[in-house]
Amino acid sequence: MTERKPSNQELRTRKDLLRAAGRLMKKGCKPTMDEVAAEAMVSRATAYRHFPRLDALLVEAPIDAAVADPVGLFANDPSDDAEARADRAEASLHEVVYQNEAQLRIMLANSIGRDMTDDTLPARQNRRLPLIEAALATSRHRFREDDYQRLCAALALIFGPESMVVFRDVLGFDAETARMVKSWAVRALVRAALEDAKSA
Amino acid sequence: MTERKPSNQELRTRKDLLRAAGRLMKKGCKPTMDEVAAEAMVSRATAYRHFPRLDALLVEAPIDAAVADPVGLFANDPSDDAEARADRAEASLHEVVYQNEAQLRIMLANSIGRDMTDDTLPARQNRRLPLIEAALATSRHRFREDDYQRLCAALALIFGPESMVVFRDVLGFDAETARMVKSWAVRALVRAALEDAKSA
DNA sequence: ATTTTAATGAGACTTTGGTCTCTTTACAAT
DNA sequence: ATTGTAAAGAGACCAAAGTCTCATTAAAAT
Repeated sequence: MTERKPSNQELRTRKDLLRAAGRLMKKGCKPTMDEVAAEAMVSRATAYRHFPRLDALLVEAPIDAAVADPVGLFANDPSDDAEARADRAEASLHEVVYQNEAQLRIMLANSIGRDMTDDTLPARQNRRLPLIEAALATSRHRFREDDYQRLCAALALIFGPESMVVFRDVLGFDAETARMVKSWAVRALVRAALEDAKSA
Repeated sequence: MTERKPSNQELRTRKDLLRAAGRLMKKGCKPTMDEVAAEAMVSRATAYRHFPRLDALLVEAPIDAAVADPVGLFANDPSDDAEARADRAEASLHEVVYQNEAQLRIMLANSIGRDMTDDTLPARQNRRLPLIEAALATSRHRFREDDYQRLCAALALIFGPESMVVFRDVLGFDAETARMVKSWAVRALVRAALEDAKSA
């Protein structure tokens, strides 16, 4: 237990660095540690003290567009139409992803390319599973537990920024076309999982 | 038309560089240009002459595991069970992807993170669509054209190395679990597309 | 108010990606 | 065999990532 409560000052500069990085990444190109430090009005050495690698900074940099809040999105929606809710969740994440394409690409590239034998880097944060689970919450009782887990995993392939990369770089689709395909796929998968439950 | 036939010498050193890069990447970590040049027994300057950026070299580096050949895989299989064929195609690509995980991660990171306003880098090559189309070839007549295109796009989300990244980095799944989820999802999507055709 | 401690600032230093120039070698045509 | 041309080699050079040390400032404790 070597836990130590970080001082206010530490938290403040840490936050400043993250916000600075986010601001610079919105402009579309990978910022330099010097640039981030300058933008945060902080010495370069200090930046490295808080984030030993530039990657760590970029991965944690906040998406300042309001990220879809799983709780908020379905707060006043007691519906149990799993298909519609999952689709709506995807639509909401879709917006965030395509609004922050440049920033997310940088994040993705840095987290994918990390040396796999190196566990000093922070794991990727996972915003999509809470969202998926919130969407399926009102109808979870209709799934077998295994089917539910499998469905969540399959939906995770569709929900994140990785699908944007496939659509844009591999297929050459624009955001709207991508959204249509995803909408269809999400509904098809939810329906299939429900079918599985019935026929079991 | 400033096309110029490259000399034998050029082709030889180019090939040597690519093979050297592939050899080094199999060891799992991104090689430096010096290392590649040394491995290819070539001067660093020469390496840069053939590949102006290290990225370009790594992206083009060959996956020496036999890449799933769409034609070969279904050469002696006249079956028109779209579900089974799509699943089998995915299984085959799954093997290649997980066998070459390290190398593919480097490739992916480099192609994702490229500056989008920069078109000097080679576009991503697309191995998955031919594979998907070969799988669906014998049953293509059962789909409406729009449904077919949509299905191919949806399957492309599941087939490539991007899904490996989601499974490993986001969900923490191993290769076998990933394969099971993908198998289910692929079959569910194909089935859904066929249903759409029937109810139209 | 003074002392102690932890965070910051400043800057030297190393490695790697990438560019550039100049020289040397290999190839091909005659 | 000689000569013109294009590729390869050698090395200087710059920018950015990352590490280190030491001085300076701000916060906290007494």
